[in-house]
Amino acid sequence: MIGIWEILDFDIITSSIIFEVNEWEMSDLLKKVNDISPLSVEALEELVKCIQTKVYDKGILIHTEGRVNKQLFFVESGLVKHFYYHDGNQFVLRFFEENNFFIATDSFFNDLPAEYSTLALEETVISHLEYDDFERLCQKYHSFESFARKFVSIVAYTAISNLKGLLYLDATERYAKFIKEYGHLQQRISLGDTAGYLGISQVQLSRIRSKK
Amino acid sequence: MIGIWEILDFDIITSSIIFEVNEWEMSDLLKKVNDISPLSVEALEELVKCIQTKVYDKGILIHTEGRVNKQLFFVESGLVKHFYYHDGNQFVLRFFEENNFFIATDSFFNDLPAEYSTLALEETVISHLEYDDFERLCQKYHSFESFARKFVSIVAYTAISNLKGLLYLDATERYAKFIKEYGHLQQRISLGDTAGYLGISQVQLSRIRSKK
DNA sequence: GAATCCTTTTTACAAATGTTAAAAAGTTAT
DNA sequence: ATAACTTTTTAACATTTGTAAAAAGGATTC
Repeated sequence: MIGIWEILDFDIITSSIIFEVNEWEMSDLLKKVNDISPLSVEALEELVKCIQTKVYDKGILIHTEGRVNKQLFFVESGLVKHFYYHDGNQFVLRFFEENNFFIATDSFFNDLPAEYSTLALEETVISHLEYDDFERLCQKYHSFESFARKFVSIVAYTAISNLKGLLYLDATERYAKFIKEYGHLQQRISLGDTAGYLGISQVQLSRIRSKK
Repeated sequence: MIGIWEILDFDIITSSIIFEVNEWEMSDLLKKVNDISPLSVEALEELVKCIQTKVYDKGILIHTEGRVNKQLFFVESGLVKHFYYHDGNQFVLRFFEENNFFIATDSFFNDLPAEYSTLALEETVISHLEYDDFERLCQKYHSFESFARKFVSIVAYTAISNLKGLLYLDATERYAKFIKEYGHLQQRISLGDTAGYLGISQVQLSRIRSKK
């Protein structure tokens, strides 16, 4: 994974390392983009130049609730969660493991302060593309605009799919759904975070687990 | 509203009337499109030619769960709900009143059978654009592709915003949020549908209402 | 106006979930 | 290995919500 990157610089603020992709080899990010919607060679080459990569230690915030963040993120390796607080309780919107894109939805689309934070649950390597580059690529390359629309469609589709589960499933059913969808991550996600994702208390989740 | 449309044909299957927009006057739909992202004159003119409009009586399904529907709908007047059944209970995903777009998300984006139905809660006038036209307009006109991406962004943003509410709010808080967001529709939405939207029983909603 | 149908409220009881606190189990650091 | 710390489980009790059934209220039809 790290092999195709070359260390370039240190970002002191987040204590993380910045890499630059080698242009002669296709990264996981580019493969994923191509998978969603194939890019022209020109678009691909220009995209590569815009991508920056950092390493985030476990427990480090990638972006923060209340602040505008207009970056398209891609998890190269590791695991992150979208979360926020309400009445002192932490709620988890989603997890993103390696090979997934994520954004601060409100910020990326509407220039609004992010409604949730994103935190690295493990040491996590994340590439990102600035919105201005994203927008420029959209306008310059038809194939990239196509990718953009499909990417956003996936975001919308996933959100609505999750919405349905929350509406009609009880906690036990939601847990079963969680195991089905995130089963491969079960060992990497704490009980507290799982409860936060399910929208129930840690105690209730413990009860559900022991019932089986 | 009806003044700018001209009766053209009868669609026997849905017992509804088909109209065609007059090209010399801008409909609410076009105003809304322009509001989301301004179109070029050419795109606007071609879009107009693709739009068809129907009247749905109260209680009529606009599209049905389990069937693929690849149309972009716009509510000219009236009110509809997205809903589906789970264990015999009806759940409501969202309401759309006049001047709003809606789609069967799974179908429109992924060619999958719709995961919910849409029903007219009142006599409702709906315009629609076929996906193939939508796609063609995207590829032909940059301004339309821009609109498409922004439209999808709004869908994604709204879905995630709703998701948050369902995760952390209890029924009483959700009802307060409902009143805030859909207050102007309160008289037009039944208690049963409101309960279905909040994900609680009709009885519980009645209790919450009487508590005040 | 009576009858009918549909919606909303109320009642009583059962089940699910939250809260708080303590105990148990597992991790990490020294 | 021990101590300190974190995560998970268990217990007891309060609150919320669901279910089923009946009552009340509104609207529509004849």
